[in-house]
Amino acid sequence: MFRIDGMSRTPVYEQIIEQVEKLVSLGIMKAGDQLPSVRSLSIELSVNPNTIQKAYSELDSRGIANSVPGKGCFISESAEDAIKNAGRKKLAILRELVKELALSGVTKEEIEKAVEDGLSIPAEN
Amino acid sequence: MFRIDGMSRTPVYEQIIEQVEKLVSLGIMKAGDQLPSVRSLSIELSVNPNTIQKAYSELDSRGIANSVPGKGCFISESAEDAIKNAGRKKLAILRELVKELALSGVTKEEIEKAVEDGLSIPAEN
DNA sequence: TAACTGTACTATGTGTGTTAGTACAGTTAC
DNA sequence: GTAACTGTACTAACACACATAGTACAGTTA
Repeated sequence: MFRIDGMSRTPVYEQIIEQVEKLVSLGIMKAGDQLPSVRSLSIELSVNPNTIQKAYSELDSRGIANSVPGKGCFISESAEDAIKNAGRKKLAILRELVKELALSGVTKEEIEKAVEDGLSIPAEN
Repeated sequence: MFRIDGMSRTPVYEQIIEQVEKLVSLGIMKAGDQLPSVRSLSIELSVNPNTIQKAYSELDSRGIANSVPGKGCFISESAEDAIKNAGRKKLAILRELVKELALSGVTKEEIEKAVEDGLSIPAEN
């Protein structure tokens, strides 16, 4: 269900967060669905339980999942909204990136082409 | 000439690199222009000389500047091309970001609006 | 020669990410 | 009630990157 890239500079706990968000965005996981337990996922990914816990507690504070002691960690009702709102905040990053590329000499056409590609090609990972 | 944001999570040496690139992109600095010496800039920015050296050696390896022992650090002839080519490689990042935003539920219109803003509004910093 | 330039090196401190191990409390099924 | 699960909390240790501190050496220039 999850896959970790040990060579990536992205922290393991963030990779897990991103993958949970992606699963929710794709509709593969929905509100109420239970995530793997801290211990089982740590074994499956050959990662320390603390790292999984960090990911889950972060998902909790972002309103994407709810951790219930004794029961498990579940996708929250507000998950989709939380992810969408987080996405809106990233629009500022997008704006800055476009500005930076334009400044560096990349043409408007090249930029618009990349955006078009991103909008049309469905995510594969 | 340079300004460092100590609160930023971006490493100081990277902030310097970015600002040199921006100065070149804006045409404020051109091939052959000399950058401040490692020592003088370290004093001006209240930063360790090693940090400046790291920035300069990185600019060197990126083909944006040439460090000449005993003389100084100068903007290279290939600076503009190097920056533009680096920008082109970032188009892939742009594509992935757009893909991620679209997946998270941000509408096509919101994305295109942000891109338009980035293309129209000139950089201010 | 003096004063500048970049470069190289070791040592140290700090923050973050991760691992390791232990312990405690709530939930569920037998 | 007990066993086996769940999340949570804590300390200790390690690795790595960023940055500082200080020293030293070699090339350039006036």
